[in-house]
Amino acid sequence: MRLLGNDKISGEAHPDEHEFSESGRALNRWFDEHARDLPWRAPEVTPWGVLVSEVMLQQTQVERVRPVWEEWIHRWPDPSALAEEPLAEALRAWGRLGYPRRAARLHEAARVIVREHDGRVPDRLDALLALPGVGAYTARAVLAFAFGQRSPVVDVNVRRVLRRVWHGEADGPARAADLPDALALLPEDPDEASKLSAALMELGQVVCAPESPNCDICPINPCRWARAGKPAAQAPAGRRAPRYAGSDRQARGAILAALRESADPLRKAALDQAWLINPAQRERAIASLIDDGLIHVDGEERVALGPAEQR
DNA sequence: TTCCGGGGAG
DNA sequence: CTCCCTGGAA
Repeated sequence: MRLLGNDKISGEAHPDEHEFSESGRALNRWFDEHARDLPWRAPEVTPWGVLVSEVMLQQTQVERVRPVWEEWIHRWPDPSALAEEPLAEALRAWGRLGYPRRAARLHEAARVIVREHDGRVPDRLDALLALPGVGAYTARAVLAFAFGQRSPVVDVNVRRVLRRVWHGEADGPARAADLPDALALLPEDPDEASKLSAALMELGQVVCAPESPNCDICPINPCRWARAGKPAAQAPAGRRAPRYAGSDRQARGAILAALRESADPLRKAALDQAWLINPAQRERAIASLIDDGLIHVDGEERVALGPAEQR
């Protein structure tokens, strides 16, 4: 049952197919019992609901996404509903999720879906990848979680699980082989395969954490990584992440927040109060927000949410 | 490679 | 304080 701990495969570069199906089944059984009750996993959720959840979850924790997703889906239950809305409304509803360009891309994606796909989220990889804001991860996640396809889904969590459980090594930078590795791991049956994709993510989030993983409750313990002594990942050499406090990003966030909370466009003098720390930085932030199409200056020299031309 | 938010855990 | 989180695009 715990074939990843089986001695007969130790030393091989890759586990054989038999081991795969066994550990995969164990993982799916674990998922059946322990999967978190997330709203976008409910059976009645549409592919649109899944797409919205995946975009919101990019670099954003589950518990922060949950309430915003609920509001979006209630308000815009299908792509055409969002497509008919001005971007400003989508930005307001985005709230403090962060990376507001995601809201703009999702809004544009809704319009592309209406225009080119008859209002339905496409179920083909190339068509999904062509949507704004949809990359290699999100496209395959939609195929797996919205359409139940056998689709390799590799985010940072799955990558870590693959490195540890599959290769018996520490996590490391993304490799070209990650996607083929993930695909090889999936069983042929689409239902089991898509479930395993979700289970791998769940395991990485809840159990196989970057630091201090909870191996005691892991359904495939001991895995190769555990037997290898749980080697630690190398610290990403290079310089540390820039501070957020006082950054241009924080300035953008403050300006956008002021506009979200105002029913009407704001004069520049009013916006000054949104970021008093550094006027030059404030102007830089405003310019970059305009450049991103998230705000514009209207005919009365006031700053407003959304792009200059609405529809 | 770098930029892009924001919150929360440690 | 630092680090991490279901990435995407230029």
